[in-house]
Amino acid sequence: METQDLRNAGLKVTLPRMKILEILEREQGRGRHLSAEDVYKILLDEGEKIGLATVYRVLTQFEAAGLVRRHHFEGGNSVFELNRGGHHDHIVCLKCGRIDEFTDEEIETRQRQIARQLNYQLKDHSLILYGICPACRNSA
Amino acid sequence: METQDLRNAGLKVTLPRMKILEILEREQGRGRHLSAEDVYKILLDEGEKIGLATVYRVLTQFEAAGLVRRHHFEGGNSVFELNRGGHHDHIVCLKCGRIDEFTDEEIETRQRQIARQLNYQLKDHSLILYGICPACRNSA
DNA sequence: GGATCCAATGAAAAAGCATCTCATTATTAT
DNA sequence: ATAATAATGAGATGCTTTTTCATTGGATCC
Repeated sequence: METQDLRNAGLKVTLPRMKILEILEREQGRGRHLSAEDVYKILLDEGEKIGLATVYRVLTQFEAAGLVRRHHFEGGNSVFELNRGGHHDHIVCLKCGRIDEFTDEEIETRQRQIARQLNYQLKDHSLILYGICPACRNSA
Repeated sequence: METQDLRNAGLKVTLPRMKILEILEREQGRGRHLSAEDVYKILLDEGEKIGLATVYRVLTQFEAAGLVRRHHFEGGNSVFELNRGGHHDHIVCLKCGRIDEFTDEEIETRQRQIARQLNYQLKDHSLILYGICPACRNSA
């Protein structure tokens, strides 16, 4: 029932927004994090005539509305993932781009301690591990 | 003795490269992490006629040679810092852009454990904390 | 020191990502 | 349905970074 999500965010329910939500949900299955360009290409493949500007606009609005989170992984463009509430960090495969998620309470706790020690008021953080995923290790 | 650093990297010792190294060293004092644009402006201020393209080129070469590390902090451009060997992570002030450094062995250890659990071969990581620095907290 | 060779540079063009403009279209409330 | 207003599409624009190519300048050999 994602139309309600849109209404709650104060956004009109339009075809582009529905489609984009749909795609994010569908591709979310496996650690697929999509760039605006990725979403745009999928839309084209599906025969939707939705402009790239709209994709960027919609994703930015979704981010502002908290429906989506934006990440800046090494090198590439911004990628987006549906915000399903739970916080998590990412581990990215340098070969194939696969992304897995994890959380670690010990690290979270240490981060808070470090911020306190440095007298910062902690607002957010970004932790990304880079490596070679199981599949790529085996096919090397 | 930075001319040797350049030679070791297989780079000719030229005025632009010397100047840029000099600036990075000088500004490194306080957690100043410079963008290519920043370096370029400082060069202009000092009357050097060095093109922006050269600054980008040189910084990229320095990165490849391991003299410099590139970071992508939230929102802004790439920033560079001299690689003085020791690994460290960053905490960035969301108000003034100040950057402090820290290391935490406990976090490093956990990262390795997490990668192992997920069966990734860990290659690198990026940990950035975002918050409000002491000075900005007081002047709020 | 001077000539030669090749890398390095500057300036401008190009590429890439993301945003903005504005006329047109579609959605929502009436 | 109609009116009011937000959303869209297409292209232009902005900004950071990279590339091109002719020129300049460092390094090496004599």
